[in-house]
Amino acid sequence: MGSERPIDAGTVDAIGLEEVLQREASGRRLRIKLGVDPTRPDLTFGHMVVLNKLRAFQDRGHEAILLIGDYTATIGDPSGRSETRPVLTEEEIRANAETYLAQAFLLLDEERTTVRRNSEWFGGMSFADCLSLARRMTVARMLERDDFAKRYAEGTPISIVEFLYPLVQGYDSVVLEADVELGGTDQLFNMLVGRALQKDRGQPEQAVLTLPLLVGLDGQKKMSKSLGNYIAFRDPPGEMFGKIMSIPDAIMWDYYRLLLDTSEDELADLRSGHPMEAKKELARRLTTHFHSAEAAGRARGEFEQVFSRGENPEEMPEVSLAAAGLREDSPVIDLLAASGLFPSRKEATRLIGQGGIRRDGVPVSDRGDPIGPVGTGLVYQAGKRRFFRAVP
RNA sequence: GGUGGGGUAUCCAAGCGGCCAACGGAUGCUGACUGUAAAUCAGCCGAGGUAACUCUUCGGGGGUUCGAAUCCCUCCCCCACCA
Repeated sequence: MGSERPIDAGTVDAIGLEEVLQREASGRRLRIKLGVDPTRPDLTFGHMVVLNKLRAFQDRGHEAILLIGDYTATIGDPSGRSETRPVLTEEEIRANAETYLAQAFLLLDEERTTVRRNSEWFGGMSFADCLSLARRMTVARMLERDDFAKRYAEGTPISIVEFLYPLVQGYDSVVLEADVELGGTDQLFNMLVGRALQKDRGQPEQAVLTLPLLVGLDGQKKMSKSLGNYIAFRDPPGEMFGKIMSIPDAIMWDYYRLLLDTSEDELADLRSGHPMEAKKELARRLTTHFHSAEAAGRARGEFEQVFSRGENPEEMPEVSLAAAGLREDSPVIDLLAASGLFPSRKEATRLIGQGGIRRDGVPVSDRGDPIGPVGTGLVYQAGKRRFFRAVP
């Protein structure tokens, strides 16, 4: 699928692509670079946009190079504003890198993917090497970057290390002799630095392709792990399906386009129906992609059962009275606390006061009420989505 | 090196001796409406306690005071500007 489409389909910027296509025409197998920083254990739908494009290049017979920024992860990506970032240990980075790969191969052809880590070349680099690299860049040039310019103008701190980051990323391209680098639109500047460094070394310059940033669950900001508004490849089917259903209608068409390469014709068709149906279809397709058709079907069934019909889910955690040292006439608040679903007893008490706790579908009116006859299982519900079953 | 401005709850941001668990906003949560969408309305949003009330919190430590986030001392950290 998609191999008929032009290779720059869906890109925002496609710089230097012409020359690279000439290289392709001359029979060269292109080296396509995509870098990811293993700062968290999960790949998200945001990564899916660029991974899809990398896959498209693979399908054209080119070499996909997945660059794990295990060295860069210790520096910090400036593209995320001035956030203080946690310092990761080597073990964490290594572990993250491992899961990244497993997840990336859900979308890529593992056979035709080359995995590299930039600690290979930066690990042994001397300070002198670093300085000679830094010599290639000027402050003025660095300030051309939008977010740097903005932060400089408003007096927000910019670390020198952040200035180094684009150079580091650019140097990766030099080492890899990349023909093409892929990234989100926020990576444009960094990737252009790669071109500059390659030119400096007398290398053919890489083409730079940027892809739109996927908007996250909040419908406002880009999907990112640090903002917590993401859907992970590894989210279980039910959760993945549910998260997709919770995105604002307005952004679902972008999800179709960016994640599933859906044609405008088909989108028009989907738009003519009920938005909720279109979103369920989106959720079904994506869940199928990362899990299976069966899992997606079950997720959809459960979703409709719980949210459309207001029934109880098939599976929910159980809380044993005996294990918690409670009896059927113990105050319900103790059971809620024992469930571990609430941050504090106060929070659970508040929810009761707001009518947010239901026992067998009926709101609990007082925290002191008895738990009730447990029998084979008494279902408690908090809000719309938190359930547990009280058992003896 | 000099001058000035800062460090407050998840984030932003007021407060500048008692009325401060700390204005306001954002996020979040709950309820109503609904399509777990958006928009809107209402409430909640440190912890423990049925409650009265208590405990912990305003960069760290020490002090003044009946009483401090607010005053003093000291230490740590951040930022801008001028060199």
